[in-house]
Amino acid sequence: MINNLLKENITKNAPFSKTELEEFCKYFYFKNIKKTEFLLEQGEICKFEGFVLEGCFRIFTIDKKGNENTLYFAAKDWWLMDIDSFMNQSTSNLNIQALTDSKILLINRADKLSLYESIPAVEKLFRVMSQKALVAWQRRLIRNNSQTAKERYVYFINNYPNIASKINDKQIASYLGISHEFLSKIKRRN
Amino acid sequence: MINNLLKENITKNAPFSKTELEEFCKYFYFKNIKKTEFLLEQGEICKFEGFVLEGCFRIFTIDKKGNENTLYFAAKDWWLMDIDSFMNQSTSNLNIQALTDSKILLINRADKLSLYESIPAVEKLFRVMSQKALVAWQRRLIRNNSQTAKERYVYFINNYPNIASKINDKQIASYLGISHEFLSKIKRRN
DNA sequence: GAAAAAAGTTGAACTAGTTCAATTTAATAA
DNA sequence: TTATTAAATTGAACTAGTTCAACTTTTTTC
Repeated sequence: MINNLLKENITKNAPFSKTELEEFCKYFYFKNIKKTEFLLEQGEICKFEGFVLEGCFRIFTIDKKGNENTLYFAAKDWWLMDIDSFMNQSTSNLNIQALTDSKILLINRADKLSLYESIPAVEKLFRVMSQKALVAWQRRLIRNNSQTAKERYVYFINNYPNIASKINDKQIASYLGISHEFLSKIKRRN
Repeated sequence: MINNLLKENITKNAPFSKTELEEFCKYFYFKNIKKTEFLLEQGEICKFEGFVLEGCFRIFTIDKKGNENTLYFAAKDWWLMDIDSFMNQSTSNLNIQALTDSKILLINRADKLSLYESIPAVEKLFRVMSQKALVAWQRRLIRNNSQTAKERYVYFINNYPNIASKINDKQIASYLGISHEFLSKIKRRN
């Protein structure tokens, strides 16, 4: 089954009955995305949520000064969307771009919203996932403010080896919040 | 009624029936907290979630170098906890300290967890609140990485005037991720 | 209301990280 | 395979923000 990975991910986070799981999963549709292709671009409105089956995506913004700022990467078994644009139906400041040829399952906003109502376990699923994500953001803020660029780089490499191996240094630098030149210098002086 | 504020906050985020609301709210207990008192200290395990009725709290960590790092402030109508410690029942890295004499409603972890099961609207409430919080964290990361300290300071003052008025510059600096000396210099050169 | 403690200010020396520009290396496309 | 484009490296000059220390002002405590 193509969406076994999705089903495992779901049941890891919330208790779904077999029928609930089937009902929920049937709203997801498969999409192939080629390297460098965009799933969402700054200025659009996000009307989907995605679950990565294969490949890797980068979720980033480009600020007024033209600097790229990476919010996060989404590899296999990760969820992705612009939650700000999705919730408020405001124009997105984010770009979601495939860094490698990728396979993804998508669910439309309207479907997701109605599933919150029809399947209570869906509420629990996203409540739990959102709270886990909050923990991650909180930890990241602490790291950003208390560690040097070098320490953050080492942390990233050690904790996300499967992502780190798929992306280039410019992208890592934009995630760490430093220039790619400085990242190059950091790596030098080991 | 003492917890009108809580009830308004809840119904703003999720549809509760009158009886659900009463049932949920009766698990909250009131607590007075004096200025400088701690609701949680680094090393403890967080077993509660709180809702601020009056006053102001600071949620911060002290890193190895001894620097204070403020995650957020919680004033009237805000929720507060260490979600990391609460979820994982791990020892907390955070301190939650009252910055002024405060009044707060607390709910115990065990009660909250069982209410997720007994009242489905509670799932929705915290799903929605968590997602809104995620949006806020995402926006803050972008600001932190794309704006100067001065810009972040101005943003904070303009967007959280009721908090800014209750706290001192050392605390603002630790929220902005800069030294208090530098904040002082920023304010000077207007 | 005086004494003590904490917060805020200022300057000088410093450092982590940036910017720009030139060069090399690697990846992509025709 | 070669030509082209993008990524990575390096150095030099720079800047945003830190650190430390001394001093002033405000707040707290007894």
